[in-house]
Amino acid sequence: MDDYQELARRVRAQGGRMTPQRQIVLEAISALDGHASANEIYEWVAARAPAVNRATVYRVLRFLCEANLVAPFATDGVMLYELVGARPHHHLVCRGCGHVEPIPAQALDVLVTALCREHGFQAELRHLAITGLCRECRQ
Amino acid sequence: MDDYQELARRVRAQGGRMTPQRQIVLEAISALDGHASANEIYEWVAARAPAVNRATVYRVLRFLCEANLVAPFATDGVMLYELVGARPHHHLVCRGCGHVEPIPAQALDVLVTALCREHGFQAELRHLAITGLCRECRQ
DNA sequence: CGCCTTATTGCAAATCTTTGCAACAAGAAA
DNA sequence: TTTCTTGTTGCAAAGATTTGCAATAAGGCG
Repeated sequence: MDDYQELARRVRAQGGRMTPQRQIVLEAISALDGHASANEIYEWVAARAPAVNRATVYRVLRFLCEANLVAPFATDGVMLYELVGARPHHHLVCRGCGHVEPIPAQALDVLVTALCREHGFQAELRHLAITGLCRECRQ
Repeated sequence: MDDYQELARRVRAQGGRMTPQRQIVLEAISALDGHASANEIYEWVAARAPAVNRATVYRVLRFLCEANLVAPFATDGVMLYELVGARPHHHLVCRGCGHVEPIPAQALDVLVTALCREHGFQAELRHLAITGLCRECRQ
């Protein structure tokens, strides 16, 4: 987990306030390997701060997404929330073993340029989750 | 909307049965420009067949997705359901005007081969929704 | 440090979505 | 057409997510 002061600064930069609830949600995601579902996050939080309400966790997650401290990405119907790190990236989600492999954003640059050239479309790819089979699960 | 007999045949090919509920859900999606949210579909169905239960609409949608008659794709947190047409494709969703532009699946082949070559990952891209700005909205 | 503004929270109720189970009905076979 | 099997539905209840509102408290200011 990054420095608390730094996170608080980024929250305030968005006109928001840093609260214990927002802090513990960030801690939860960090503790849960950097990415987790809303429910996993709530369970983790509730285990050490039972007073925190479920609705608050959902609202905090939405706020953190809008503040760009956390990024949502959809895998197989379930929405996962991930800490926004230093560099942008996407995900390869294996349908066999469930493993989530991050790949650098520039791996998709070839696609972005192709879309721009052929459709005049300026793609804004953020945390794309691509499902498929990883090397191991392909046997 | 395709021919009812043809749809019924495809449903039975999956070991399923064609029911009035499944038929009207397919009609609803067709009437709603070929893609709609679960709630939009339920509203449309409820307006002409009030006896159809909400739970049934959700179950029918899931069945149709598994039967490959309908494909789900996520845009901006909302799940949309789309009739599966003749050829596979993806979507360019403009964040400016909201326009949804279908593009042929092979437009992403370059990406699929790159992922396979560089990560040994066999991507299964189905109805990807790529957000960004279309030619017009880029001014 | 204490006050003030207003963003944020907790609570409860509203919505959206899923699930268990008994009754129903699609479609194959007689 | 009638019967039979079993996939589907409706209902109700559980679970997931959002929202309105009054009370709380973060953080700027004096």
